[in-house]
Amino acid sequence: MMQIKQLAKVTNVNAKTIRYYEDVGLLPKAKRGDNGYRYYQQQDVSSLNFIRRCKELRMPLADIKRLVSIQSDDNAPCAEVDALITQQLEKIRVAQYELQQLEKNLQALANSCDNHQIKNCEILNHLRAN
Amino acid sequence: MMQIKQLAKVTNVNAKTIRYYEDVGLLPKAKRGDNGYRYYQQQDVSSLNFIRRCKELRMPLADIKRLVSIQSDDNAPCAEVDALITQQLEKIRVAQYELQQLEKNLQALANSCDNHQIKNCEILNHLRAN
DNA sequence: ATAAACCTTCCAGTTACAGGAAGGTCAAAT
DNA sequence: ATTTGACCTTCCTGTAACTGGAAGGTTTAT
Repeated sequence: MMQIKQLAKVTNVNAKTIRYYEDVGLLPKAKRGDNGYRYYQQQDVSSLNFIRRCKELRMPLADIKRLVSIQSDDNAPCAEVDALITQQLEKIRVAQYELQQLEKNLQALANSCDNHQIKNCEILNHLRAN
Repeated sequence: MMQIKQLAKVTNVNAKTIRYYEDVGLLPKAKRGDNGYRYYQQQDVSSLNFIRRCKELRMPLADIKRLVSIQSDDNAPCAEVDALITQQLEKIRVAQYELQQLEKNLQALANSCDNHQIKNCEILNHLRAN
């Protein structure tokens, strides 16, 4: 039995964030003491770790929510899990490609700067180009 | 002289977004007709194109605002422009590195799926791992 | 008795817009 | 002359995923 701050500490998730996850239904309603305080157990540590791991994969909360709920049905086919991961991978790859192009452009811009006055600034000139 | 929708069309920036840019001071207050309508000229097309180009480099609006205001002083040193671009480049590189790691992890996860039942799902197992 | 360190709920702010409501204006067709 | 459609205006709300703060209750220690 621990309070929210303790759970926050062991999971490395902010207490505010834990309450937020409860609000949006990503975590089940916490058990409350007579004083109204939330109390947690080992199970909640696992739940939060699961969420944290998904977050590290940059999954949107909506997707994590799906994963959480899918887990409650032992016999559900794992196809949707697979799909969510694959979609995430696809998103990441698209983002990677975009960043590559971006890096090229920025690199070129950065190199064009010769540190003179604004009126001759090549960076600004490039940005202004028609 | 054009109305907002026309400006939106030629710059490929949503009319809502143009009003928003004016609200936050990224664009100067537009001239108004007697009816209260905003009217724009060629200069505004250039301004919006400048902003659009910065956006393509994923610069935050705050940084773009700096670039816009720096341009009003012809004799300002171009060091800050240089700095903003360099910082942006640095951010992009960090993001790239993160995405690389992410892709590895997701790829490994995706490969671990063998499409059986949830209770044996390797993906979920990995995500649950302590 | 009181202070420190918790806890609670509720509200606002963040970023960069997009959507929609309610209402005014203008040009063209009827 | 009026009505229709396409504009325009402002204001409010919602998005994602929190974070910070206010106002107030509880517990523990001194």
